[in-house]
Amino acid sequence: MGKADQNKKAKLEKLLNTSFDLFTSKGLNKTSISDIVEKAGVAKGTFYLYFKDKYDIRNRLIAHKSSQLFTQAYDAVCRENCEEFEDKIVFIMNYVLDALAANKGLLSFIYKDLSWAVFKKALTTPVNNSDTDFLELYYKMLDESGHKFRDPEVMLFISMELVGATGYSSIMYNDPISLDELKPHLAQTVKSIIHNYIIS
Amino acid sequence: MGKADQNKKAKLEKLLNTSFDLFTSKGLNKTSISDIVEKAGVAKGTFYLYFKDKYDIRNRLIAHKSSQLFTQAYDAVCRENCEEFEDKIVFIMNYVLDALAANKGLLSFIYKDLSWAVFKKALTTPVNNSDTDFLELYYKMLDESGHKFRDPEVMLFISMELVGATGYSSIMYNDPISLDELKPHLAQTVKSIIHNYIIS
Amino acid sequence: MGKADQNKKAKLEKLLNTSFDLFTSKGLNKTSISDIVEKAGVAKGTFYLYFKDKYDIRNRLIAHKSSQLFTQAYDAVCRENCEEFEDKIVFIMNYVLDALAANKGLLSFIYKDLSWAVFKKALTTPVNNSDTDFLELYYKMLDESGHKFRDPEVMLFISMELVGATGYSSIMYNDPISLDELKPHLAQTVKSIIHNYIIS
Amino acid sequence: MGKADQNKKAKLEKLLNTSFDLFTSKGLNKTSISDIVEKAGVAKGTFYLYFKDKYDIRNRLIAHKSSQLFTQAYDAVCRENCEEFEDKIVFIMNYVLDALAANKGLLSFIYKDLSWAVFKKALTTPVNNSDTDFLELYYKMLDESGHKFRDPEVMLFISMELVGATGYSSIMYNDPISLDELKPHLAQTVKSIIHNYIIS
DNA sequence: TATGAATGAGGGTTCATTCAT
DNA sequence: CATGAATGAACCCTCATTCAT
Repeated sequence: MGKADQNKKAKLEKLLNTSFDLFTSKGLNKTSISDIVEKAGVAKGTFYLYFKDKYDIRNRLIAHKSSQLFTQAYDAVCRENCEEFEDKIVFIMNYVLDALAANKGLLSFIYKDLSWAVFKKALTTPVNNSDTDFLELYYKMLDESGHKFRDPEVMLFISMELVGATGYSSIMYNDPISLDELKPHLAQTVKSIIHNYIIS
Repeated sequence: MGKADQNKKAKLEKLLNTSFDLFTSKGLNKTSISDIVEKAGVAKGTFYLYFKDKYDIRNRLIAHKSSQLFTQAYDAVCRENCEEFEDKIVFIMNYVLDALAANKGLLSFIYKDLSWAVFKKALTTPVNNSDTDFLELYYKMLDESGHKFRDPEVMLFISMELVGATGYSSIMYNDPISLDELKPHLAQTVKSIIHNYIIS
Repeated sequence: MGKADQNKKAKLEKLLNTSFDLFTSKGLNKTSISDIVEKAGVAKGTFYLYFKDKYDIRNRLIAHKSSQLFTQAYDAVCRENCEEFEDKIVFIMNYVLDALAANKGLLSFIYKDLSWAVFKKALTTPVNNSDTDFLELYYKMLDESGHKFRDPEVMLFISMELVGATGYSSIMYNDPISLDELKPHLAQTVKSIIHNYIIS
Repeated sequence: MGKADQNKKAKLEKLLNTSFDLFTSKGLNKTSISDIVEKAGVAKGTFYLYFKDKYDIRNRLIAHKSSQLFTQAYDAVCRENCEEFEDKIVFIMNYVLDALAANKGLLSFIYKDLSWAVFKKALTTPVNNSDTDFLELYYKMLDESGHKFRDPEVMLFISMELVGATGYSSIMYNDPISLDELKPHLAQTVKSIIHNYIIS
């Protein structure tokens, strides 16, 4: 890789990191491209060499960051050595919720305008080489569970949306209950959902 | 009520109706105050006599429109004469989902930036005199169910967020499944949730 | 007329005059809206209250200025008391050419991107009340000439384009001959054209 | 010619052709250097090895294309074997008008910002070796006509500007008359002009 | 109350030109 | 010779908000 290519990659990284910082601290709407390039220390035109607009860079970041988060959660659950499938899912859920609670900026950034479509795309089409496909890991866990499931993807969809929506409210507004209060409720609900989908 | 007061009320109504039309058709971000006043046929300054800014008028509308929607759903469930509590809840859920599916503009308007906090406020502090307090109706249904429930408000919260989040994805993007496919999944899941909260 | 209306009219006038000055001195392309508003002493937004864009203000100016020029030429020819129709036309032609030679900025402003369509519109649909319809004056001169003409509008078209195009080259570049050298050539040519259209 | 030289020449040709395509289709102002180099498949910097800027390449193209057009017209008139000088001129005029009508992009490209100065330079200083000097051909036709003319260059100037200006309006806007309607008017007018310059 | 002209900061975007490779 | 990433000034335009009438 030549000097130019290195420089190019550095600029791209800088823009991505700076954008992420600003999006998670100020929010997407209040972050202007001027803000980004100023903080990144590049010229305005440079931004447009790498991204179509603000929403382009956002989508790339959402994909990357969600993938990263879920992969971390999966890695953690592997180290935990939970036996049961439902315990694994609850563990991952709690892991993700704790991570988002620790980084509210990330939460509001990932959550806003986020549809299952985008989310799934993020989790299945990793941006970086280092990113892994979370859906594959999910199917692996299903396989290892010893159970058969009907509509496993719908089960995941319902669980994720449930956790996402309630977690958002608890973390951001502590309303109607705090995250710590919410967790047992969610654990129970998610387990119920899973049971509904087991083919006995 | 004098002529001046009537005129004043008429202007307010016009602004609210016009805003709602524009928010649900063009979206909040793409609707400017200029758009609103032009379509409403009032002067720009007049807007500021009634509202602080765009977000002020939006909040009032969300409160009013959600309250209206849930009250309609409740009225419908009363006419249906469902016996079981859980059937009533499922009916209301389906009613609301159908109404939102029929008016995607309303859905995206109500849903965006909508937290449980705003939602609850909307449902419990009616704007108009005609609006009723949905939470009261909920407690009434609980009473009539013949069961005892623990944490009934959390139960409502979890159910609503679940239905809202998954419904949004299905209605707006048909992804991962259509609304009609989603409904039975939701019915079953909501029933499971309710069972979890019954004190036997 | 209230104070506000006076102010409004003054702003419009200032913008028109300033734009004309800049267009004729720097040219259309090199004049930015920023230049205009800065020199006019109004805010940028104000420009957009009165004009759609740069080309809107240009079209209004072209119409007004050409109308003005031709009306002046006509007034002058009346004071001259030429007898013959063709002498009147040659007089008007020379008058206009001299005016444009004295104001090259005006020439390049009026001439560039100017089609007969725009020109005719300018001459027949006066912007100001004070402006008169040159085409009417032309027909009046035809009437008074004592001759009958075939296709009088084509005759005007051909003559005008001829004078405009050759005059532009002579005035702006002195090439291939100076304006003073050009005039007798044009006089003779225009008279030939007129003779071609007289129905004997 | 070495391989390097061939490559160099190929790049130059590609840039000229691409520019011409873009200028005649999108117009000069809307064509950026980025557009040109992208479509030509060369690097941005390469453009500046061959041309000073957009206007440099435009001028070279105008010269080349006008020369080409007039030479073609002359070749055609030779094949026609018209006898009279004025018939030859009218033929050339019609030939050029038809060619421009068939390629409006070329017309607006050649016509805009085109002065007699540029035009004459184009016709007398051929860019390519293949290009011929149209003014020479003109004098040859004068010689062969059997007449003597005063100010033959002014005669050409006046005729060309007349045909150019009226033709532009007819071809581009069909206003005030179509090209086909215009042609007989121009033929008669041009013949009158020629007669004015014959020394009897 | 009601008006709507005026504001001007700030937004996104383009593009000719340079220069290290 | 050729590249193309980087520049950054300059552009047009929007819009929430104010305030004299």
